[in-house]
Amino acid sequence: MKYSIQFSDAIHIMLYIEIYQNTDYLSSTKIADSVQTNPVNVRKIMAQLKKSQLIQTQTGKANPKLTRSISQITLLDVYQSIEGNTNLIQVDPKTNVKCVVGANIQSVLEKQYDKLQETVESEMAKVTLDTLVKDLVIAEKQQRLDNDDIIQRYLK
Amino acid sequence: MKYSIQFSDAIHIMLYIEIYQNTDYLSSTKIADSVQTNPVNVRKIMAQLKKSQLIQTQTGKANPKLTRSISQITLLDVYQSIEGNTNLIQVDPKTNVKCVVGANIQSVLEKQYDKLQETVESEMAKVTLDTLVKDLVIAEKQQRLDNDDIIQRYLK
DNA sequence: TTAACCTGTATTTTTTAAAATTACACCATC
DNA sequence: GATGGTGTAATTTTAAAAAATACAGGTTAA
Repeated sequence: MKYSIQFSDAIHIMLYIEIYQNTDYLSSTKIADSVQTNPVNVRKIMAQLKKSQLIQTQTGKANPKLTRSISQITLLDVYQSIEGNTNLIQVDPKTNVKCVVGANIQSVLEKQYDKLQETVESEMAKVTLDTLVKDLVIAEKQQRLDNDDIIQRYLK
Repeated sequence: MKYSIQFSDAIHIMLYIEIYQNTDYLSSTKIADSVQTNPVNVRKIMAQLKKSQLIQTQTGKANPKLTRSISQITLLDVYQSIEGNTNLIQVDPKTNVKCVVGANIQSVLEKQYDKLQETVESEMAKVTLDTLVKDLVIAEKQQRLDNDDIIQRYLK
């Protein structure tokens, strides 16, 4: 089985929309080029972000917008938009109910995984996207690429 | 997301070895029947648990043993045995370095995911396998199957 | 001492969820 | 009305996990 990196891609898209606001680099094709995926996948992730009211879009117009400021959006908002209430750790759903272990392990583990999920989600709730943007421009500055305008915009 | 069923199966196997100790139900075939997987997979997981010194095994003998008591083994021990230091949440490794976002998002997210991993691992370290065994026999008791001996052994 | 049963591990095949592709109705802008 | 875009359904491709196959060699008991 392949594992999903949609969560990471969704964060990528959110930051991209913030940083490239008011430019003509906001089509799903341009975004897909940054994420290195295909435009349909970008639109699918954005459809999900829209449903969760994290972004606004308009059919036919390449101009998505965040619905609130990056200081008001957390990693948890994005996680729940993409993953719903799916836990990071999953039980094995097909254990043998004829065995005392197989019959009960699922509920036992589910309970533990729910608890672990709570702790990780409460940490996610503490991280806002403006922190990520700031970290991103600091990383960019250290590499000295040609984005002084963006660096200056967020580095204060 | 990393759908790690192996982690759940590894915990299953650990609890199984504890509960069925001193019986002749400890071959990889019997364990596989409880987990509902194949014996080779069980032996592969057990090879990993052995490498981490969580269990002892002997070639040719169907008699695996835990190396320490279940009160001395945590979920983190099992997690690290199976997953090493792989984070639960993964970055997208193929973002476009020609874009300011694509170039820096990986390191920015990696840092956040490392932090989330730390919090979830510190929670895992608090959960010992004896808690799981106890939860398991409580669940079994509520369902009233035919395992009074096992229930009595751990329910005190 | 040999037959039955087991482990450990390498290799190959199958499975399956994710991602990519294809397709297309319809919107926006020039 | 041509060009370029969104939204979404349907199909195909993909790659990682799991299963299956194979086999060398350990263990036990008749």
